[in-house]
Amino acid sequence: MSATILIVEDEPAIQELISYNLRNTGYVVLCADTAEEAVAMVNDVLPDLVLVDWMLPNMSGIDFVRLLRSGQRTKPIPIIMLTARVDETDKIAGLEVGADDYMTKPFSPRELNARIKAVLRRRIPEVSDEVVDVGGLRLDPTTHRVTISDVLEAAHPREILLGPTEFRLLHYLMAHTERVHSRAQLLDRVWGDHVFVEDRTVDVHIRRLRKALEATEKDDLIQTVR
Amino acid sequence: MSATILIVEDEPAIQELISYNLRNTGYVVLCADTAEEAVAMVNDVLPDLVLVDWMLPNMSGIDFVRLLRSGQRTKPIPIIMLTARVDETDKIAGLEVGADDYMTKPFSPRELNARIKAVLRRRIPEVSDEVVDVGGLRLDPTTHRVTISDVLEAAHPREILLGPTEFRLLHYLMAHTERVHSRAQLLDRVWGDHVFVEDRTVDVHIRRLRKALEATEKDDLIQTVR
DNA sequence: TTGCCATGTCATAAATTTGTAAGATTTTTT
DNA sequence: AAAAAATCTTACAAATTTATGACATGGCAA
Repeated sequence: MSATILIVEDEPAIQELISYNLRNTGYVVLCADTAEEAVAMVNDVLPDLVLVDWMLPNMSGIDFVRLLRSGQRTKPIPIIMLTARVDETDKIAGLEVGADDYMTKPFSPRELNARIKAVLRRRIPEVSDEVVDVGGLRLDPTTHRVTISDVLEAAHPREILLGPTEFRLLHYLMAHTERVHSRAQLLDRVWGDHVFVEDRTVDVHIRRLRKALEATEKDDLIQTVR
Repeated sequence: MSATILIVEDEPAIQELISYNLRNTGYVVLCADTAEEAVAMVNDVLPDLVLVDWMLPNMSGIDFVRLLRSGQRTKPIPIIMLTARVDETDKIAGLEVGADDYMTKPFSPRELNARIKAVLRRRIPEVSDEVVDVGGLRLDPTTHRVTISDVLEAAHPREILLGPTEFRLLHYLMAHTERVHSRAQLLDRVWGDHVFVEDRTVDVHIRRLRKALEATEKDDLIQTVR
């Protein structure tokens, strides 16, 4: 749960203040005095959020933001800009290059926390909400429901209850039909990249999924390929 | 529920005319003379709807719309564009960048009101003042009351007492039934933007809401989806 | 100021989900 | 046909998530 936050700020006092505060809140904090240094750090470890001062020696904060936004890998990182200025045009420029939020100094730690939390919160959801329908089985991400969509059943769409993981698994499989997925692939795509679980765990979840679908006679939609 | 509407219009006469009218109708109105100013305001308070003039000094209305649409936070805000032109291509351009509706000057206050209402109803049902009725539970935003609307109970409509937050929460849920809302989503939509509260706080309020509804046996209308 | 109400937070209880191990079964190889 | 390899099942304890009650704080009115 502890997100990594990169602070790019040349004034040591402010840097210290912010980092102390964030560490206290439970974040992992990285600090850079210059944009150049920050670039190097980002190259190494991808932070979950970046706080950038507007005014920096050499490369300005805004250039740094532009750089982050142009990179495939760094594009989605949420950014909050910090500035002493209260100039309106700056504010706009900041948001225009792609900062997610903007704070003028001085600010309270409390407010900073609030904005960080809000920004992190909003960044996460990026799932498609489209209904998937395969062979009479329908999955709706919005209502989070799985039902039978056969004509005969249409009047009384039976609902199939699944646990969170089974739901994600089914969603993934339904979004990628007609192909074989290795256990490793499924772990990567459904469980997430850096998880440490046994391969065999996939079997069990597939089993649970099939079991849930048994009642609907749709369990043959999932097949094993050796 | 009195929605907040932001007017971005450089001609003082028109701005005045519109704002007078909307205030009269019961909306909370914010005004900006330029897109730049508007950006600053949006950054501060998230309006429920934005009226933008096409022709603005410096940043054009269309750029402003594009900016709003590109921001995670401002993306869902409904937008109505105002213009003196009647050019079809403009209309298309306006809708293309993401405006929800489009009005050519001069327009009658009556028509403006109608469109605003329509757009609000379509995009954010919970801010329109319409009575919501779900599964025998009725919520009236104007009288700020929640009652049972079952036939049997009709004679003695029992009233359910709720705190302000519970009321807003229930209103939101009733306006968006049949879908799952994450804690983060609820915080954004019910508590408002830029608030700093724990995710878990939502749990507590849901609990209070359910408790209040228990007496009416309608508490099963709110379900948990893991 | 005092008292009350609404709210947010925390600690703890309750409920659900998930990963694993171990044995049963099926498929493939030898 | 037997052995080997892979998959399926089931049971269960650990881990995670949600529900609940209690408490502290802050605003507001009496």
